[in-house]
Amino acid sequence: MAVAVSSKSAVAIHALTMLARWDDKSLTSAEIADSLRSNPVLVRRILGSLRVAGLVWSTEGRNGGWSLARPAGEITLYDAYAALEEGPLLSSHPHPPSAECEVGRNMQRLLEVEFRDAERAMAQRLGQTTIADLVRQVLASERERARRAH
Amino acid sequence: MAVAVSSKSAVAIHALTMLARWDDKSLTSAEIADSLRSNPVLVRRILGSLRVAGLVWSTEGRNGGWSLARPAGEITLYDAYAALEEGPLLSSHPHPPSAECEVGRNMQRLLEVEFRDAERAMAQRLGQTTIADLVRQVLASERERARRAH
DNA sequence: TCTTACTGCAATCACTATGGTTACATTTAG
DNA sequence: CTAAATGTAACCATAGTGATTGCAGTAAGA
Repeated sequence: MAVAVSSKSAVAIHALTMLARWDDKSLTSAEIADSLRSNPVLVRRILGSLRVAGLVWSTEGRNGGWSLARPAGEITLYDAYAALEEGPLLSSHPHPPSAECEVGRNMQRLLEVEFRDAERAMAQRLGQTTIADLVRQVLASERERARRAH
Repeated sequence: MAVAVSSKSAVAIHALTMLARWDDKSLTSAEIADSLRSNPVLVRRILGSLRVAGLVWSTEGRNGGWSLARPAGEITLYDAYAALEEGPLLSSHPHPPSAECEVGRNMQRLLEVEFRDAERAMAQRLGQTTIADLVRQVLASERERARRAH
């Protein structure tokens, strides 16, 4: 399986990190798609959701593009995740189980609590890292890379 | 979307809870499927994975069926989850990003760390609840139910 | 020994989400 | 007016999921 949740969040975080890295200018969906080795439409779809969530804004027309709507230090990975992945991560039963069964008629409710708490733990961890943290790490890696290349 | 990860874990936890609730006898895949409103083959597939993980065992032939391989208090929800959902829950990029881009060539590695930690937080929460806990909650609900029905 | 009731497993099907792509309308700078 | 960008809708191939059928193997019990 391993299909897990889509890679949308990864794409979004990648894009946000690019916007933060070069926050003196706006980036086009083509430029971001280029770094992702994907295509501009997909990027626009995902950035569109981020815009709805208030994380980025865009300008149309020539010289248009995308920019962060808040400081990178105030955007966490959870913000990106929450803007894209709506449903519960761990899914419960496909159908409601049988109400005839002593276990069946209680299980769904119990699982919802357990799964909700588990997702909350994950969300909390994602909320601890900001886009600014990632930019710092990228820049540090690049400095190290430059040093090694001397 | 909300497709999230499959409901396999939910089915497995449901089945394990049934096996623990009636641990004086073995249950057939048909009985479990009945409670799930699903079908026996699906149950056997999932319980088969749990057997590989050492959580349950089965006997073939007439009067065959399934039983827990360890005490219910020593099986956590994480055990069930880990036996079924192999890949990472949060997936990274579909393709590797461009190595030409300063952000692209670092992002994948950074995201793996973040996502791994986030999943670890979730796993840790799932590991705090055992099947025995769920059975206790089911029995408590049933007692309450009986009281209200008087 | 023969029947019955199980597991084990392969194969198939309908459905859905994803990621990728084309196409085109709209907007804006120059 | 043209070029360069966003905003969308539509479509496609692929893959995973859950459901189902079919059948071989196994073991208990008449």
